[in-house]
Amino acid sequence: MVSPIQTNLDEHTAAHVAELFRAFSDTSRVRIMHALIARESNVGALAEQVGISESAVSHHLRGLRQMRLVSSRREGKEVHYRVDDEHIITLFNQGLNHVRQG
Amino acid sequence: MVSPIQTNLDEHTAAHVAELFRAFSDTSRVRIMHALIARESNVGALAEQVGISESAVSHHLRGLRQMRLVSSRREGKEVHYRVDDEHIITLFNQGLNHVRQG
DNA sequence: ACTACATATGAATATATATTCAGGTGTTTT
DNA sequence: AAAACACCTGAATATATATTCATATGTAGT
Repeated sequence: MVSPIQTNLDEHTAAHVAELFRAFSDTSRVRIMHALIARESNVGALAEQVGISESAVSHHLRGLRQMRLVSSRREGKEVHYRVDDEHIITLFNQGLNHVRQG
Repeated sequence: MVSPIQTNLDEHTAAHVAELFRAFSDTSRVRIMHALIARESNVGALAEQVGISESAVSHHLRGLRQMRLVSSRREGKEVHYRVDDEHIITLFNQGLNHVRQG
């Protein structure tokens, strides 16, 4: 399904791959991502669902936004976050499926 | 491509998903996984390729083995590691592709 | 302008993690 | 049985990270 021929992976690329996976390497972020894949949401709602402070959610979202894993749009006082990258959704769901299937 | 209906992700499942992605969240482990996906290898060879001590490689491999992301078989003095789970290979390569395509 | 609300930011802290070093275990050869 | 090789393990350390608290910024309504 993917490139068969492989050479040594350079440190720079490896670091970026690690960074990508690290985005999903925390329980709170996983729950945030899962919620956002289901539907667009704002900081307060996410904080309630995940069970951490709004500040903590905001910190996580900043990281996810900087990596372009989520996008945001302001609507009045609220800021709505969403996941619009299908590739990322697939990647995340594949991890989830792997866990669910044992 | 994956389950469309989604409810709140429970903390336990989220923790396991995070744990899975955390396995690929370190530069050295990414390089180890990449090498092992290309071909079966042993600790010494991996240490040389990745540029860390054999001890460090061994520590990483223990974690990966415990998560059943790699399997090992002894052959004389050497222990050969490999990645035999196609699902995991696909997951890893999808992360790599995402990075390579920017 | 003031208040209330939603989110963001920075500092502080506590916990996790990657690595190395020193020494230990298992295997082969002599 | 001793030496050499490959790997593993535990402790120590240094760095990264998640979270909270306090405070700041932005927005809407009065």
